[in-house]
This record gives sequence, structure tokens and C-alpha cells, in this order.
Amino acid sequence: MPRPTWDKLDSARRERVLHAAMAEFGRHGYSGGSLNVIAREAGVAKGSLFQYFADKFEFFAYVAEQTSLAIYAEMVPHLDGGPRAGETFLGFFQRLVDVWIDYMAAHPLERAVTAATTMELDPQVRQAVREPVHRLYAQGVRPLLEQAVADGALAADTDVDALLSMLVLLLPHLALAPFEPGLDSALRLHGTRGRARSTAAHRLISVVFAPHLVVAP
Amino acid sequence: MPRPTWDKLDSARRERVLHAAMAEFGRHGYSGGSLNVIAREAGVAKGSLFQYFADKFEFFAYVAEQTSLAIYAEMVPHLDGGPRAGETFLGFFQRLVDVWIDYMAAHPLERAVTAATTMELDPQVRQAVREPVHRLYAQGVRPLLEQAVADGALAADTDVDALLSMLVLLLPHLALAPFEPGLDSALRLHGTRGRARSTAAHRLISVVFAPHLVVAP
DNA sequence: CACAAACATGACCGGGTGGTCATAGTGTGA
DNA sequence: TCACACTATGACCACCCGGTCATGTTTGTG
Repeated sequence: MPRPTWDKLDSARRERVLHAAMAEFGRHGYSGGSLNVIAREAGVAKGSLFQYFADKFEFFAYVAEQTSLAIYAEMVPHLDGGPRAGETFLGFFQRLVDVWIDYMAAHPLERAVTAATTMELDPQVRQAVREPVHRLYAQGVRPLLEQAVADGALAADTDVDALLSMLVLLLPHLALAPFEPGLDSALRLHGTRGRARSTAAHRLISVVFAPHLVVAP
Repeated sequence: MPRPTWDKLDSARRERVLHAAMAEFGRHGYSGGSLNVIAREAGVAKGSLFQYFADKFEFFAYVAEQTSLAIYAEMVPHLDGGPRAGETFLGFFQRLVDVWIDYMAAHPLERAVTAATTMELDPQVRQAVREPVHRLYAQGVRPLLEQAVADGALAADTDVDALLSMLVLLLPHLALAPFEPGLDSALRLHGTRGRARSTAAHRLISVVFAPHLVVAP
């Protein structure tokens, strides 16, 4: 909820401010990000920032939301059709994540902001920033899940809301994982030789070991 | 590397300082944590903190390392024997994670510090704090991996170092996941009906969907 | 007891923070 | 040309930060 002034702003100026804010908040997160730095880098007086946003939190929340929207806009074309002909539901989501990862690779600024919001420690800030993301998921992903349930690809008793919440939490981690030093594709994680059935933590563990297991558990 | 004074300290006082530091750093992370608050909560003059540690970073690194050591000490008895008779290597690690999760449930302070270090944004701080953890893994977990390779439980061409690095990155997330609001066990993630083979991201996705998939991909 | 070494203390420092506000500038419509 | 609403600006505010240091206290030792 930026002030009306923000929308009436000269777009070049608005872009400069947004860009500087993404860079600063992306580097240092919400509490560590400095409004002084943002104003300086954007070539704008600090006072101006408070003409656009009520306070630092609203500013950060706006930056986070805009970033989510930008990513979402990139995903929409791939969401639209649902699974392609002959594509499994799982394969469909795998493809979506690949698209997201490619986007992250091409947009370091958006990636940094995503990381900053994902890594946010303060529960209040984290939740407030996750809420609009949740809305986007509810709009773009929820119908896909419901369709999958209707098609029989997902179990009829699937708790769609719970599944949606989990996706909101997990997918950013997945999209960011390839850019974590030490977790890159050089680890030869492609291909699997094993499988496991167990609790959630167990299955995540199996993900780690799958490419290395000779004997299926 | 705390100053010598720290070790010669009255243990009650030392414990108060450590406790206050874990609480504060656990809540607000490294950059957000306040030495003033720590000193006040510990009932100690701020100047004293600088008699024990050279600066804030060394202090934080020490707190993080002590927390890792405390957790590690709890795990040692379960690491010692390696897999039990009849236990698969994967099942063994699954059991370790369960132990870790139980520990986290019983020790919110250690859990908060783990979260703060895991969520740390600054790459330098994150890496510096992860290094001693890596050493612990190299000491406690690496032999298990090597043994598994020798036993044929893991593929002979397994890159043990890479696998170790990945475990250092992933396991804390797994241990913390059950305490993330919205990711709790109420999601009925136990039991699985499907399996998938694909890239790392794909397999993580399969973890999300496994309990819900009716038809194996 | 005397002396010294070690330690605890909190006032103090420079600097950075989010946020405010009086002022100056700008654009618009009559 | 004037008047008015709007916006850009940066000096300024109170506050908090990590870190220092002179001082007083405690402790160990001969």
C-alpha cells in the first residue's frame, strides 16, 4: 500500500528507487537494509521515501510483493495450460520449478530479494511478507491442485490448503538451492537408483542419498 | 577463540552470558542481535563482554559453535555404532534426524541459534559460522559415509566430500522444518504412495507430492 | 599485610538508524 | 500573473549501535 504519490511518480524515478531498494534489501534483508543507502543509490532524498511509503516495513513489504509479482508474471504462461498432453502432474511441477530456476539465474536482483524474504528471521515480518505470496499461489496454483484432484492425479482426500501452504514454504527454497555455494549441480544429483518410503524427513533424506544408493531400502 | 578470561570465569556467570547471548542472537540473528541487550539480560556490564571476546563477530561465532557442539554431543551416542544390525544405511540416517528433531523440540534456545545461523544472509558470516559445523561433520559423519561406501551401501564412486557438504547444508533445514509454522506434522506427510526419478529439484518436489500421488510417475 | 595483576564497570565516543518537518521548488488552472 | 496544491529536500531529532578506557574493585601471592 504505497502512498498515491508513488503511482503518480515519474516512472524512471520510481524504477530507480525500486531497483536500489531491491539491491539493498536483497543484500542485507529487512532489518539490515538501510534507507539512507537506498536513497543515496537511487539519487533521491531520504525524505522522499517517506512520501511514498509510510515506514520502512511498508516499503520492504512492497518491494517483496513487487518481486513476487514479477516472478509470478513470468510463470503465468507456464501455469496456464496445466499439465501438457501426456505430462504427469509431477512432471508438470518439475517443469515449473525448472522455469523458476532459469528465471532466478537470469535475475539476480529478484533472486536476492527472494532469498532475503525466505531467510527473514523475524516471524512477524516473515509472515507479513509471505501473505501476498500465499495469495498468488491461491490464485495460480490452487486451481491446478484442485484440477489434479478432480482428474485423479492427486488423492481425493488431499488437503489442498495444507499442500498449498507447504508449497509456499518449500518452492522458494528449491528455486534458490542451485545458487547456494556447495549445493550446485556439480554434485551429480541427476538420476536416481533408489527409493524409500517413510516420514517427510525420511523422504527428504532419501533425496540426499538417492543418487548414491545401490540397494533400494 | 574467546579470551583466556572467559575460561577462568565463574561458571555461573559464564552460563548467564552464554544463555543471554543464545536468546538474543537466536531471536535477532547476528547483525540484529544487540550486545547491550545481552549484557543487560545477563546482568553484566557491556565492557565485560569485550574482556571475553574481541568483538561481536567472535562472540557470535563462539555462541554458534558452542550450540553446534552441544547438539553434536547429544548425537555422538547415536553416531557411534553406525547402523544397527539389520538397519539400512538410509534408515540409520533417518533415525539420526529423528533424534535431532527430538533434541530441537526439547531445546528451543539451541533451535533458535541454529535457525539464526541457517538463515544468516551475509555470506561471510554464514560461511564462517558453518566452518566449525563442517569440521564436526567431517569428524562424526564422514567415517560413516566412508564405511557405507566400503560396505557397498553407497556407490563406490560416491563423492564423499560433496555429499558431506550437502548434508551440512540440508540437515539443519530438516531438523528445523517441523518447527516452521505451517509445516508441522498436522500435514499428514507420513506414508507415501508414489515415487519419482529425476533431478534434485524434481526429487524434492516428489517429496512434497509423494503422500498424495495415486499413480507412480 | 602489601603489592600487583586481573577483572568488572559504565560513562563516553563516533557513527548510523528510522523518521520528521520547515522550506523551497514545481506544475497547473484561472 | 497569481495562487494554490503538491512534492522534493536535507538538516535535524532522539535513539541505539559496537567499541573504548579510565577507574575502582577483587583476587592471588610473597
